[in-house]
Amino acid sequence: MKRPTQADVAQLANVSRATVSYVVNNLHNNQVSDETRKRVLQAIETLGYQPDAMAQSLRLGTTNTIGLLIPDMDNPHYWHIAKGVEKETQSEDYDLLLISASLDPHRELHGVRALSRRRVDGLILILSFVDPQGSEVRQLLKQKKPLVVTNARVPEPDVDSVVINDLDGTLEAMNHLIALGHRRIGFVYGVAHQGLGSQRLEGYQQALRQIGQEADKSLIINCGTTLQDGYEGAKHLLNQSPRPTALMVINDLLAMGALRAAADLGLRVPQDVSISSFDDINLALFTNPRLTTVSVNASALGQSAARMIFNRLYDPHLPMQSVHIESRLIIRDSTGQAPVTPSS
Amino acid sequence: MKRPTQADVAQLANVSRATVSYVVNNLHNNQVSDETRKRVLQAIETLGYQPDAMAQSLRLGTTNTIGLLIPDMDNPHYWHIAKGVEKETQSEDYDLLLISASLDPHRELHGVRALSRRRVDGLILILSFVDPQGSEVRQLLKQKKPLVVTNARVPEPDVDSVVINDLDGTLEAMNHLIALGHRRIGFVYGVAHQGLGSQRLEGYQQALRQIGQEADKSLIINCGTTLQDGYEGAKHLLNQSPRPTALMVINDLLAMGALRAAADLGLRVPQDVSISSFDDINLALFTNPRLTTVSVNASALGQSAARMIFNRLYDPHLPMQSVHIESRLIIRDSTGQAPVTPSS
DNA sequence: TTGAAAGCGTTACCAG
DNA sequence: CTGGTAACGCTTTCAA
Repeated sequence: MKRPTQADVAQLANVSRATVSYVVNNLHNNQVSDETRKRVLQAIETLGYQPDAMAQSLRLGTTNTIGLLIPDMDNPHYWHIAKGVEKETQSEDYDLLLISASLDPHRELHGVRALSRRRVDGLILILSFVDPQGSEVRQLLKQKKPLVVTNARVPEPDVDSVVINDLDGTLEAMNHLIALGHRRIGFVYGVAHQGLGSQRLEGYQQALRQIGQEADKSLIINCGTTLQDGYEGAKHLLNQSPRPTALMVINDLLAMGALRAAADLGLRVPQDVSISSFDDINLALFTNPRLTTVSVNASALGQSAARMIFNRLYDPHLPMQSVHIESRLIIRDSTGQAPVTPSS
Repeated sequence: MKRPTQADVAQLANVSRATVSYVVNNLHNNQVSDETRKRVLQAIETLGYQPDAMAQSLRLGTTNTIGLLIPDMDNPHYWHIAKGVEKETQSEDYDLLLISASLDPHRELHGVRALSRRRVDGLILILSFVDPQGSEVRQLLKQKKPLVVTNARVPEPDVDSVVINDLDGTLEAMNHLIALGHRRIGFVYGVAHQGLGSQRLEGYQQALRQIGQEADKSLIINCGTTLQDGYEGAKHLLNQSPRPTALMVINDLLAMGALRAAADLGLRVPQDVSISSFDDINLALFTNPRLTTVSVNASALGQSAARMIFNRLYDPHLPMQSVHIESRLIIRDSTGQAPVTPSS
């Protein structure tokens, strides 16, 4: 059974296709008599007619869709961002086309391309690999489509962006640990590729330098991005001797793995080892112990990004913007005084 | 700067629009000479031409998009399902249009409608409120679009569906608890609306009946679906006296809240109270203690659903199917012997 | 108050 | 091998 078109409705109601369009869209400049309107509505009802969004898009040049490219679907952090985006799109009655790069450079590029082919009305790119200065992204800009990028290495001058100020939060967290007496601090650096989250690493090293430490390579473990990776990375670090008394973990997800690793090694958190991380996903408040973490408010990030899209949609001449999302340390129960007798 | 169309390319390359189409789509029944092909490719390159997906969709009647309606974006369970769907769509080179019902009946209905207007090539509906027998869904069926529903109250006869066999898993979990000596078992029933997850509740009650217990209303707490709800629900139950010695929690997310609640009440899990739940989200393996849970493999669920969509897409005459996802108990560390001296 | 028709950017059929 | 052209289903201007 073919789906009914405007023409079918028109025929059944004995009017022209145009008239159907008028009643469907409640055109007020073009009044339709109550009588015909009723007939048309009736026909629509019996046929179960729904306007075809594709045809509308083609005609109007608009899709009512926002495209969102995220690096990975396995990390709650990105879910939170997506959630924020969705919240905003929902309230504007836009739909969400979600593409995950699956932490793969090829797929990421593919995603950018797919999104641009699809004529989404705006897109939000959370980039890990693709260069925002590269030709792919430039293409998009030329089309004058609202575009927001993030995770960009630098705030780009000629594209809207939302940048996370990781550095301050990281320094705050490190100073917190240092103030608690920690001197041997490990870093679980689980990222999809080198350079990502570099600000967090940078903050870690910078804080150490301030207390006269040179970054000790062996205290930085470079691992993957899954829970299991976090678990193993932390375990590796905690098995060193002398054992680090504190761990900075690149994100909460991995930190949950780290928590588990500590437990499995019979180490109490925070008595034996302190753990601090990033993101403040909502789970961080419910772990055992609750996580001390640098709060990034991913959902707000997503929402801001979406907000920027709509703002530009409604007023294309807006100057380029760069929204900064501040991070701040949330001290909970996973960090405490450094143990007085550092385990040899 | 307007985006270039086929016509622009044709003009620049001095060929007809048709020819451009031929080289773009690599038509082999209609050979293009190497010379012209090169010219066209060149033009495409300099113009940065990309076929317009909307126009293609209109023409081909196909969108290369699978629509997915999930109940909520705050629950990792649905992310896992989405992840499974995405995995499959990705390998088929389809995109994913994601709509969240936000646990709201209106939005859910709205979502179903949006998806159907959008001419997605197939859709997966995880329904909480909308009746799969209702007119909305029937409409969709008439259009002969591949459609998979789940969370349906009953396996529907004339629509593809994937149903989770919750009952067996629940009974398994309950029997596990009973075998450990638990007799006073609470149930944290955090659902968006009554009737949802009823199989889990049913299994709980059935198992109790088998040991001659009538369901004690006060042991069933009806709460919301957030972590916080799980936390509070569990706390409420654990504050009763006599205190339940075990808790069944409707899903892992809420169980993480419950774990936290137990910790905050100074109760050790599993020594003082056992906690068991459902879903087996990947975090369940990393909580402290690790969760005993009825594994549902949400990702597989999503993948199966997507698989069914594609199967039907490729062969529309396939008989209606209903894939059953089995559940089974995974025993970890959050359940143990009932305390010998039940706290009065 | 209603209708005819142009056009959005494609693809695919049929001629040349 | 290449080009003309008719759809696809809709909105919107212009006329009646």
